[in-house]
Amino acid sequence: MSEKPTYYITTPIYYPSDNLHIGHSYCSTAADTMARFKKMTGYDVYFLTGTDEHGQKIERKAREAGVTPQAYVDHIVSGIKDLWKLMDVEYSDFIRTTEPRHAVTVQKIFKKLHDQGDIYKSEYEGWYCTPCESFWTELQLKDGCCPDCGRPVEKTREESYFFRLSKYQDWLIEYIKDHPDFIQPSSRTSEMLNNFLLPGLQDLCVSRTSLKWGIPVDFDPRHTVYVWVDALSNYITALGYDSQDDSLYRRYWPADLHLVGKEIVRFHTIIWPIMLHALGLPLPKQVFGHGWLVIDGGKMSKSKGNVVDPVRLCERYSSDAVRYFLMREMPFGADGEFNNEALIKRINADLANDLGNLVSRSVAMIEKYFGGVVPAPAEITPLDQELIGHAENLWKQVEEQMNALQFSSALAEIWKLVGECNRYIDLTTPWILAKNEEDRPRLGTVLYVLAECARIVGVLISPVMPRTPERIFEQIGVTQEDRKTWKSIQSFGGLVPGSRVHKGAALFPRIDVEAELALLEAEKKAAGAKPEARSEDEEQIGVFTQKDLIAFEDFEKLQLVVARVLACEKVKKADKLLQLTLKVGTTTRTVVSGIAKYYEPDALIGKKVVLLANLAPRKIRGIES
RNA sequence: CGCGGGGUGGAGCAGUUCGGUAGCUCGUCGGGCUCAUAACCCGAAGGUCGGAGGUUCAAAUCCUCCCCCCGCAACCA
Repeated sequence: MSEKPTYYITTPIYYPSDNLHIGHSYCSTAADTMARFKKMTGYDVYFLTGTDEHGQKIERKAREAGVTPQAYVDHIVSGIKDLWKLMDVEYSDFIRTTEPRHAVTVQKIFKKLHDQGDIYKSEYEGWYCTPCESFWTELQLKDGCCPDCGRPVEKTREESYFFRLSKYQDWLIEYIKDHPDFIQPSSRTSEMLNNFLLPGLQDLCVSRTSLKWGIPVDFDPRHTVYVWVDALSNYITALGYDSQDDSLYRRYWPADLHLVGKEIVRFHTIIWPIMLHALGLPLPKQVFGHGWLVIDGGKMSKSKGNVVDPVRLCERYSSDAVRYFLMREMPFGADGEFNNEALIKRINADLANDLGNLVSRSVAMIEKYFGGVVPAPAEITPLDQELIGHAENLWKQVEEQMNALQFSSALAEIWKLVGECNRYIDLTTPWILAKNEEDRPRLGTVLYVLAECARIVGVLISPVMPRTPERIFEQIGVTQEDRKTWKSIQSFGGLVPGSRVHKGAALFPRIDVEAELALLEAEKKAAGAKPEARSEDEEQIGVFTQKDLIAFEDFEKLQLVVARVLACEKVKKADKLLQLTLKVGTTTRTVVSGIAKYYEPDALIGKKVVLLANLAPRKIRGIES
């Protein structure tokens, strides 16, 4: 038999520090949709997803939860796998970076890069937070303190290994310029070039001695492999690269598509290509950075408390409906607004009213007028032919849009046919035809055309909606598997006359918008208001650790005075900072304080506060405090 | 001038590459139909395309300047 072309697609490996949200579902749904589409159109598809399980944040989360990091991630990962099952995300493999197959290969990769001189030992200078055992860069600090715990940090040097990104910078710039499709959408190309490549790459710190939860550098075990070398390698370690059995690697690499969120395009289009190139391996054909689901114009994030739980939505509306919404609502690549109202309206309009009702009315008429048996078509009129022509050519447009990852446009094309079918019913008025015996052949033709269109639509939507097509086929009486394939919709007439239809439950019951929104709102309030902010408070109180004792002489140096707040406002582009203008005796002072999460600026005006009056001034975000 | 994206009828978006009657979905209003999930079909109202200037016979589209929003520069898809 002839070899199928291969298609290797990946999602990012998600960071299991918490349960996933709808944004992750968005990415995985897109990857799964693409994988299904490629399978249907004749490709040998390999679809990889997984989790990136190392690092400080997980180490810390586990410590707070009182479990080992491994136990912590095991728990989250099991939830993630449940989610993909719920959403019909059918991956070929799920790689976890804590698995030996990954770790061993990462060590080999690290060693190889080291042996050939692309990784070298040097010193990393940064700010160290002792309680958190974390290094931070100057930029990462918040108000000059640890961004995690808010405590002061000290400048420290640490021995580290560095990866020579700089050596390959010119090569990469050339490569990107020669391969305009490598980074998609293309706007991201200029972002990468302008922000990182053209200004010059810095060598990347790829090991830490302060990090324990990670893959040890085997030839220097004090060091742990740091983040990206570990994480990015998953795309080849999962295929068995440089292992005893590298048949998958040989079969599927280079990847056809790395699907990633726009915030990590940088790592996939700079560090990863350089790693591969240094290893002498071919580069993935394309990295596509999709946009985000935004809520009320802003980013979805835990700290804003506006994350959306995909499990709840799938339970309530079915995973097919959620998948449809995600793929239909916004053009892939751009950001799109997510809210419950849009979701429900989309389900009602497209799925319940247009598609569901079309199938329902078509099947109902076949039952009513033909005793549930699909009639054979008779003479085809120009009106029929127009619809038929549209239906049997639709796969071409859909393929084109799908291959360009324009899921939204592909679905819009399919729904044009759905709309045309509904219009066709109005134009042919089968309920009138049914009244005259001599119109019976005509009625049969109309209903056959409708049922056949429903079959075609069922096949076309199956990459996006894995479950609905089967329900449509059941209703219109498609039993043969070869009438459910992509090939079967490239000519009209696959539906076999004489098949029995089965009127079933509504494909997508119509949702009462008002009642549903009220319910979701109520649920959100009940579960919701749980503010990450408060739990952080508790955390900080809980993890209070006493600093070194100070001498009474030192205490005497502190000049504490009472001051009144004259004015107070948020500092721009800082989410923790408030700028206060204080009246101290007869003078005024400006103070910047990291308390924005706990106090509203307006609420502080007029209040009396204690001021440490002789703390040396320093500039914070350009404001002298 | 750090970089990128965006600002189009009430809402969400397309259109901008290669200037030429401003389009889609939802919502609103009116009508039709009764096969269907109070669904479906037809029609209408509603936009000086963020602002100013420029190029042009012609600008949402090209150029200049400005304003506003979002994101990135930190392990959030």
